[in-house]
Amino acid sequence: MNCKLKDCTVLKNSTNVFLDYIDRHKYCMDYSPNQTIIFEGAKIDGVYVINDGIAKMVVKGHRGRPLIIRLLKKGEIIGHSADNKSRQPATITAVEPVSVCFWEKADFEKCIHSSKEIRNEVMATLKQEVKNMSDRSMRLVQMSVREKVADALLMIADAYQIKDDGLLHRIALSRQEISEMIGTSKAQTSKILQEFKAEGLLDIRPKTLAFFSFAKLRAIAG
Amino acid sequence: MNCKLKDCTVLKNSTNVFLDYIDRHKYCMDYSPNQTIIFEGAKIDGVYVINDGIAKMVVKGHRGRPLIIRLLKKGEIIGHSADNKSRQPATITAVEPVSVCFWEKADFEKCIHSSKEIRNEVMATLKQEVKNMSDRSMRLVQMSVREKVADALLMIADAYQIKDDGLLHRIALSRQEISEMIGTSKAQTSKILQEFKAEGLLDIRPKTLAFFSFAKLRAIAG
DNA sequence: CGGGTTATTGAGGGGCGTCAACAACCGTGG
DNA sequence: CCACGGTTGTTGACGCCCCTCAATAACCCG
Repeated sequence: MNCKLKDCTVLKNSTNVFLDYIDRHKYCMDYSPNQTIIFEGAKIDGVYVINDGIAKMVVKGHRGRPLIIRLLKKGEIIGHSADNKSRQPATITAVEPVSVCFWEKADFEKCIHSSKEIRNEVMATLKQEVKNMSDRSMRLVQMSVREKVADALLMIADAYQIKDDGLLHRIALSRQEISEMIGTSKAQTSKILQEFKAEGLLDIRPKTLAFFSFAKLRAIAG
Repeated sequence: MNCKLKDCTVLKNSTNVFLDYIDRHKYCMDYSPNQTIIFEGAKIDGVYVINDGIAKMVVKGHRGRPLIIRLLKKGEIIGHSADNKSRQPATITAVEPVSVCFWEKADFEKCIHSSKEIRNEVMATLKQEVKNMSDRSMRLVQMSVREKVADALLMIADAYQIKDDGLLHRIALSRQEISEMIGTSKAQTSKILQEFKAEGLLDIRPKTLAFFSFAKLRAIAG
């Protein structure tokens, strides 16, 4: 597997010296849909960067129900943690076939400590992710299910890099999983998706999705 | 106003040298209920620590509706930010009479940079807060309104340091504000509070609150 | 005591959770 | 190529939860 290091979000501003060092110490791995890359509660052994594909970040939510808090796409970093004591806060599972780059903890920390540039980049990324996540979940608290489905669809479009040009895309993400992004049932999600289809916002069939108007979806999501 | 520095969460592990330094550079201020301490979007001018009282942290949520994301009690730090560019992410307003300690940005940063101890403490506090907030808001996504009211009550009990011993406490927090903690209407909140009262979980009247069983409330909140 | 704010309560209706039956789709093996 | 069971998606029925509105009641302040 050929990792495109420069595509990794955290490394896009790094100098070649560090890219070279990192390059020599990485491992690459592939995961099929439904395979789990990281288990919630596991010891943190290193850092993963998604090289290609889509993964979901799942936590145990209210009364143990699964809750998908993010979709991860190419370039996103996972498995990091500023302190050494904590454990993986979420399960990461492939949705579409995923290839990742992996660095052992020791190597990654060597980079962190040797380059202020990388350290700042990583910290900024962390903070941005946390802010995005809490902004989103805050907003969800006040939204109707219909609004939340629209919101989830925009997240999906972003993760899959789908434009609102009506082009059909294959996605393995199920109704059940969309429901787990917004805390509702798959039946409810299905009904609302059909509404959106009837309103001409999108085309959706099993494993296939196309968008016609992000503007209207955004208006619904608020 | 006499600030009890050692009560501040972020400083509880600091050495006396820094406590002294900080002590000489602080200002103290008082706020009445409904007075705003920090405005969302304002420039970050320094750091505040709640010395006494209760404040609410409010953001503009979905379609501009107010959303109370946290209650702040004695010892909590606000107004900080790791980078200098960002602005206040939330409005802080007193609910009960509040007294705060304030340090100008320059002084606070001097401390941050001179003491690894304080820096780590501040970073750890930040991370913990962020984790608590996102955990909570994640859980809210999957909860019914009844469950969310129970959850909010437990937060209120924590902020006001109320035990479930049936003792009455005066609280200025309104039904409207409780509703804004969980994204519902004040009418709905009122009805559910009356349910809880009928079930013997608590006693609630305008501006007065007592708890009888956290265990049962926690069972409802999940 | 009076006027403004806050809390309670009811009625009505729509959103949405739940269940269940059915349909469509999948990969596998005959 | 078809058969077939398992998974996933769709749809309807039903009922409860909860949103909204509005009227009334309780409370607070000066």
